Amino acid sequence: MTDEAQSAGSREKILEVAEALFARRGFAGVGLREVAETAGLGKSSLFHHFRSKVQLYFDVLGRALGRIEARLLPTLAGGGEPMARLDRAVDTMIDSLAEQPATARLLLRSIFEDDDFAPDPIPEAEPAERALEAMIAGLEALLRDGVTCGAFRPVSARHMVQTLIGATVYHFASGDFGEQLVGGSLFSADEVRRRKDEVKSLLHHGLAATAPVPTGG
Amino acid sequence: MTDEAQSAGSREKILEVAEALFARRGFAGVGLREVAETAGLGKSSLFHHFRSKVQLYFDVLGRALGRIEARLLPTLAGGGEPMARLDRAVDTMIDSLAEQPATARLLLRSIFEDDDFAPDPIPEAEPAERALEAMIAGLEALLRDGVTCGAFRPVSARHMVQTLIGATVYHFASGDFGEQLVGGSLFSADEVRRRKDEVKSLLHHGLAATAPVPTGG
DNA sequence: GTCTATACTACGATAGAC
DNA sequence: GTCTATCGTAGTATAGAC
Repeated sequence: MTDEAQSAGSREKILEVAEALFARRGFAGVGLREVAETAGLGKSSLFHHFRSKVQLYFDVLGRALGRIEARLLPTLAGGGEPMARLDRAVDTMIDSLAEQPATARLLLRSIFEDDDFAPDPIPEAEPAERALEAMIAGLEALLRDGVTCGAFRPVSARHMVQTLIGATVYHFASGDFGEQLVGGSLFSADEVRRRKDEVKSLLHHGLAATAPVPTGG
Repeated sequence: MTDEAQSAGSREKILEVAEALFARRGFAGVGLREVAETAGLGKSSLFHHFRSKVQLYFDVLGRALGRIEARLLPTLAGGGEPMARLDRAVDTMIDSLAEQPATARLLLRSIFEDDDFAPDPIPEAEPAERALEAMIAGLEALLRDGVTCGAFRPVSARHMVQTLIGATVYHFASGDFGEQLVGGSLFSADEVRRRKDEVKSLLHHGLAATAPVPTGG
């Protein structure tokens, strides 16, 4: 094994460990000492792989977002009726979040912590931001298309995106609270399937244009 | 003004300042020095009012949850058809979150950070936890009642609670990201009304038992 | 590429003067 | 009730040996 391969191995290990820790305790709550030692290195060795803590954080975040983007964009690009495409998008989002339990919390935290770094634009954050924007734009376009072609009710695409994020990312980020609420692991195969069904059936009934409904508010 | 009144004034000021800071940067991201100086005191003076940082945090959290609980529980206790009661509950939740912009983020962060303190049970957290549990139990009961009496589709009450939290708390906690997405302040009167309408109409169409819908998954 | 040693700063918390 | 001073620890980051 060459030095190069060793370096890549260390880098990957650090990213793995840091992702779990940043997800669990947030940017400010994690020390580089803990990251390094959990990865099996001394504290100073981190700076050989990452210029700073901020760089490490956004590399972790960009990697996680990239994993989801690589699955969601092709799904969104596929054809079919709007509701079928939305079903596939929900399945893909939930699969992506459920397969790696740290991801949802990392993502949701990043939404809160981004404007904490606010002072400067932070160039390190750009890959992560572009991945996020691409996914949001794709979802918004799907919803907008569904509305304009008459498949969906005339909802606000942007508000529906927020609702979708809440129904997927928040749910899998809710940790102990969520597990106490649903009464078991959020990440078991049964519960993941259950979540998909609940979200999709809410959308089928709540978003489809065919529904009559008496209304009352 | 007596010493006692001065003390109460300082205590309130500290709680206010700390709520804004904990909401913006989380427990680990806030230093007591910054809290104290923003409140107009020296760092050490905080410890006269709060035994520790943990105590301050949970006092802040319990106060915020208590504010919402005091409005939501009476709303939930009111009579009427399940869908009308749910409408009122959504209005109350959104009003409570929208009137004080720090609240939603503080609450959502607390869901993540609670299992960060995990090692010990933390007695300071109990008032906050009881308020949260009371609200969740009330919402869950309302949804369960609606299902059993046939007003709602046979959804999982627990999953629907998660979806409701995502649609309300997450939305108003989404900060810069959410504002970029909806294209303006989340807290303007227009946007708050818009959010209420979008959430309630999704529930009217998606939760009501009357809906037919062809289904497809 | 990893290590030890170190610089500098900030942290939470306490002691004791006023 | 607020202050200054201080303790002990841990934070990010750098320098330089190996």
